[in-house]
Amino acid sequence: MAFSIGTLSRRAGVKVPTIRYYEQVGLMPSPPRTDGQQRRYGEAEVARLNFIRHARELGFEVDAIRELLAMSAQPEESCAEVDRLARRHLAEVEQRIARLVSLRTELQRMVAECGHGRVGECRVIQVLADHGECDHDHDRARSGSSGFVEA
Amino acid sequence: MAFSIGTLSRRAGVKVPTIRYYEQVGLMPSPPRTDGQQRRYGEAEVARLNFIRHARELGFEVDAIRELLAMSAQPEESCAEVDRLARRHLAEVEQRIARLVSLRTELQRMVAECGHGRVGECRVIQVLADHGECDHDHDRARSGSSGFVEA
DNA sequence: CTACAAGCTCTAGCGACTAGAGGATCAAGC
DNA sequence: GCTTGATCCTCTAGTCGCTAGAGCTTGTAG
Repeated sequence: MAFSIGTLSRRAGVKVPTIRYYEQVGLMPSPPRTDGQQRRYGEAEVARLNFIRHARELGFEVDAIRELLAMSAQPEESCAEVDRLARRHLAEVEQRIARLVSLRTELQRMVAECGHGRVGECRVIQVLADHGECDHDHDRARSGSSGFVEA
Repeated sequence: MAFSIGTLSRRAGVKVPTIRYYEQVGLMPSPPRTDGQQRRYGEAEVARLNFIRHARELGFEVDAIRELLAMSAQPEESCAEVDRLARRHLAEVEQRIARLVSLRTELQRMVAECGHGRVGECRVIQVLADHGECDHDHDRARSGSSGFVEA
């Protein structure tokens, strides 16, 4: 009935060190141990780890997943908080998409304009060197926090 | 003529510790120092730092920027390499966009289906708990390396 | 009962910074 | 010339979500 971390790893599709990491950061419980200190898991942990993996695949951060797990343990509560978390994450994803689409536009323009001649006349280099040549709005004004890509 | 790191910071829109970091990783040169060991810069460093900032804003990695800087110092060379770097980066950006768009679709579906009732019936929680409920292709098979978001 | 795969803990590394401690230096005003 | 205080210096450690490796112990199949 009880199985090892390797078996849990295979059954949930999460690497062994990652499971130990999740335990360390409080996403997974500290399971019972054998006399020789090896971890033993049950079906509940497979389900929990699948939940975590799925949430990570959808881009939720570890903090958010901790909250989602806590909420899913309270099935009688209103799911407004769950909804809020998911919507906030969706908004973040949409922001990143917008940001990346604008980067893509600028990159496309750069490579399209490159005449494949010498570096000296290369539009890619020119655009990078001279901020004014660029349509892109990666301003210095707006962004309080960094303004860099991080998308 | 020569100015301090704080002035360079203001003129290029890059924070002081970041400039020192760029020096450490070889993007910026080790500038001359005053008797008291303070860095002194000139106009060339403003231009270089602007180039770096702009490239970072477009999402180029530090390694790629190092190469771009080296190339821009050889204006007689063919710009084929520059072009290749830019195209590769563009392809990466496009991949990230595709990945995020697919995440967005799944998240939208999740929040749209949430009936705003109890956590016990919440679609968001259900989809996270049960992988089968999800259209999304965040496979376990294909991805050799992680398969997680990192977009 | 012996191999040896798989487990254990601990530390360090990734990328691109950011934050803070604790101290030195520079420029301006008096 | 002297003081003040903003700015500079170096160094270490932290961020996030893992991943890699060393060096040792345990579980299990034959």
